[in-house]
Order: sequence, then structure tokens, then C-alpha cells
Amino acid sequence: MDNLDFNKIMSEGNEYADGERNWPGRSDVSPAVIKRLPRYFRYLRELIRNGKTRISSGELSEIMHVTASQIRQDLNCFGGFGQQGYGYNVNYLYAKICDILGVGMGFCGIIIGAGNLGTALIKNPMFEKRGVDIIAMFDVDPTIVGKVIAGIEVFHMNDLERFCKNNRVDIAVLTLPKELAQEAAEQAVRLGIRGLWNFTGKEFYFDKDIAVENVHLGDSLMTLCYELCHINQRTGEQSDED
Amino acid sequence: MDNLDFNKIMSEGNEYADGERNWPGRSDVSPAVIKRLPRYFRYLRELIRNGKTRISSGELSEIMHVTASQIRQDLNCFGGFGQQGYGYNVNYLYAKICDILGVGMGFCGIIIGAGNLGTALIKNPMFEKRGVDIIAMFDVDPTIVGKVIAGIEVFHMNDLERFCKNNRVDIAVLTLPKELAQEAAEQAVRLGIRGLWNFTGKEFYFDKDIAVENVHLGDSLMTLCYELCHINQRTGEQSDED
DNA sequence: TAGATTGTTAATCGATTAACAATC
DNA sequence: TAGATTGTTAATCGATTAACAATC
Repeated sequence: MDNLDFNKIMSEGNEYADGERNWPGRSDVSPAVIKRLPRYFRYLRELIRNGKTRISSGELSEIMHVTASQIRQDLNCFGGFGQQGYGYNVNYLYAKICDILGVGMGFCGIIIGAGNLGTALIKNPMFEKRGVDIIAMFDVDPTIVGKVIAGIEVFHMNDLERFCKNNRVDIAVLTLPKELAQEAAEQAVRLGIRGLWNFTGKEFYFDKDIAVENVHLGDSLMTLCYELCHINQRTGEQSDED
Repeated sequence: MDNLDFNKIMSEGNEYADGERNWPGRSDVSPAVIKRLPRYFRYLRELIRNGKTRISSGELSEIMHVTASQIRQDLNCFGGFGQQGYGYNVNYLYAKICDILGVGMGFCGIIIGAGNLGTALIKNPMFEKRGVDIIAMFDVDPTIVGKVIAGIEVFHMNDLERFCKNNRVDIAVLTLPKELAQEAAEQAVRLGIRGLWNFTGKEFYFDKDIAVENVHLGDSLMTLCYELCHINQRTGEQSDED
């Protein structure tokens, strides 16, 4: 599972030691920890960009606004990545987090729904940065089908089955209208796709060999509104009749 | 704070009673509960659409795949919205959740960054459904400034200050490049905007009279990848060399 | 009244923080 | 060796679930 990049990183710092013990825990890590991993990924990436090679949990805790204790606990779910008296080697830790998160697994994805949101996503460098390769888009709108968006061809939904038989597809990004979501998701799963990145607002209840990650933008907006209401209450609602 | 819609809803069912006790708790409700409120909002909306007028916590728990206990606990953070032996009046409960979440507060927002994502958001009915009125977009790109997207004019960032002085702006949606995010956010706050809906990936640390809601799409994608890795491990990685 | 279902308290479970021995 | 900082256990805190008395 080590790749060239990883070997390169390994050779850069040699203050850490210890190697791999075999960690049994990996299987049942708490959801709270998992949700935090991508944040470590981002901050470590930033540290590397800034040329930092070594960091302690205390220093990282200040940058990330969390406790040092939490950082050590989180990382130790997956292995002993640090060294007493020294801290963590940034490149090594980053490589480990990448492994854990499956960056470099070469996952392939398709986008179902080539409307505004699907188009916005494909034009975002996000997929590339995280090692997910989007290989096709699908839609039913005849004015969209056949187009090439950001270098990716848009096929008709009727071609989905054929496409999935000829290509490995791990992830379907669902950016189609809510009403069509259930059917599209079921079809994707039937064709062997195991991961759904769901922007439709519809909720799915597949069994747990299907991974579904929901992005509810509306929910996020409402949480913001709730907070705003309460800030206004605290600071004395600057209402219109002042 | 009651509006016409609310009165209409109130008159439809009269099986509930009780009215308002004054709930002291409203101020410090746990984050876990708050994060769940928008989901109740969505499901209640759906129930109303289906003509359902009355529901018990048990029935709702089945639909939403959570425990009845949790539903009752959550709702009771804000008031006694149900009635023993009867359940909850759907319209009444929906109206209450709307009040709590600030739907109908008439929040006004602007979008800073009229690129693909900003454009995708403005074309989405989400804002309208949740009572947030987007009144302008801003950008620096001369090929975009001056355009009208989905009925909303795109101004130059230089006009932001003037605009905010002449209009009430509660929320800034940040869909501009990460490198420009910090400065734009600070400017928005300086101009009196209290709510930031942040898509930039940059993290802000304002004090708590500023509400920031982060949407980290990349984090969500990586969580999905993590889950996929573990499904593959469980079900026996269907690798290339099979 | 009897049946149903809430509101609320108590019990359990999980997640975070603190503390410190191990060790580099 | 002395100093620093991890890995890990124990203590605290918060969130969820279970149970049941109140009551419609």
C-alpha cells in the first residue's frame, strides 16, 4: 500500500522510530474520531506547505483549537505515530492519515446530475486533491447530454449500466433532483457502486455495506439561522423600529 | 412573531392545548440537539405535504430512524409541544420548529464569490424555502461583475461597503477562493454582518457574537472514502488482480 | 373510566479531558 | 542524565436511552 510519495516522505525525517505494531482497533473507531480525521489531513497538509517537519500535540492543539489530549487520543486509535520527548514527524503523520482515509486508493467516481451543482463540483480541485478520479457524468436532459464539462463527458442515464460494467466505479455523486434520487441511488447500488455522496436531500436506508455520506446544505443554513437568532437575542436584536 | 401562516396553521387543529409556558431553557440547548432540528423541519414539512395532521413520537421515530425517547427529549428542550395520550399536532409542531430555527425572521444574505459554486447555490430553491432572502452577489472578476444571475445582480467587491450601509445584511455566503476568504470575512464582519456561511475551506476564529457555519465538502468526501475502505476490508476488497 | 402517549427523571453509554508513568 | 512529550489509564462530562408517573 506504500507508494512512491510515501517512500519519499519516509526518507526525509528519521527521528521517529517504532515502525508498525499491528493495531487491532482499526475496525471499530468511534464516529466522532472519524469525523475529525479530514481536519487533521487539512492542517497537516498546510504545515507541510509551510515547511514544518516536526510538531508536538501541544503545538498542534493551539493551531487547531482543540485539546492536546484529544489529538493524542485520536491518533492513538490508529497507531503510535509519535515519539516520546520528540513529538510527531509531520510528513510521516500526514502519510499515515492519508492511508487511513484512503487517499491514494485510486477510487473512481461518477457524477449523476450535471446541473449547476454537479458542474460546480467537477470544476473544483477537491476530487483531485483527495485522490478521487471522476471519470464520467450522467444526466437525462438532452441539452446537456453529450457535452464535455471540465474535460468530463456527460452521458445519458440510459448508458449508466453499460458504463458501470466496463469501468470500475466506487462512488456516485448524487446531484440530481430529489424526486429522482431514490431510483438513481438504487440503480447505482444494483450496479455495484458502494459509495454514495448524496446532495439530493433525500435520505437513504441501505444496509451497512453501502457507504452513504449526506450533504444537507439546507440543514447547515438553518443551523446558521438558529445561531443568528440567538446572537440577536443576546446582543439586543437590532430591529427595524429602532 | 406569529405570522399569517402560523395563525392559519393554529386554526387547523385544536386538539392540543396547554399554550406557552415560559421556557427558561431556550438559551443553552446542547449542540447535538440543535444540529438535529433542521431534520425535524424537513420531516415535518414532508408529513404536512402528505396530509398528516397528527403524529406520535413512536411513529415519527420509525420514519426518522431514531428513538422515540430522543424525539421527546429534543422537543422538550424548547417546550411542551405535544399532548399526553394524543401525540403531536403536525402543523403546530412544524410552526414551532420554524420559530425556533428563525424561518420567517426575514434574514437577508449576500453571496461573495459568483463562481460556479455561488451560482449553483443561488439557483437552488433552498434559500427561498428557508426564508433567507439573497439580495446581491459580489465578485472581483470583471467578466462577471455587472451580470445578473437568477435575477440577482453581481456587484464589484468595492461596492460591498456601500451596499451594506444601505441594506440590512445578516448573512454572507462565502464562495470565493480560500486565499481571499480571510480578508472578505473580516470585511463582512466589520460591516456588521453577523452570520457567515463558509464554503471556502478556510477556518475563522471570531468571538462568539459572530455565527460561522462551515461547509467542508472535502471533509465529507474523505469521510466517505474512509467508510469505503472499511467496507472493502470487510467484504473482501474486490481488487484488480482477481 | 381505560388506553395512549407525553414530559421528565434516572440509568447507561460514549466522548472528552486530565493526569502521569513510560520512554525517547 | 535531564527535559520533553508521547501513549494510556482514570476521572469527568455530555448525550442517549429506558422507564414510568402524570395526564389528556
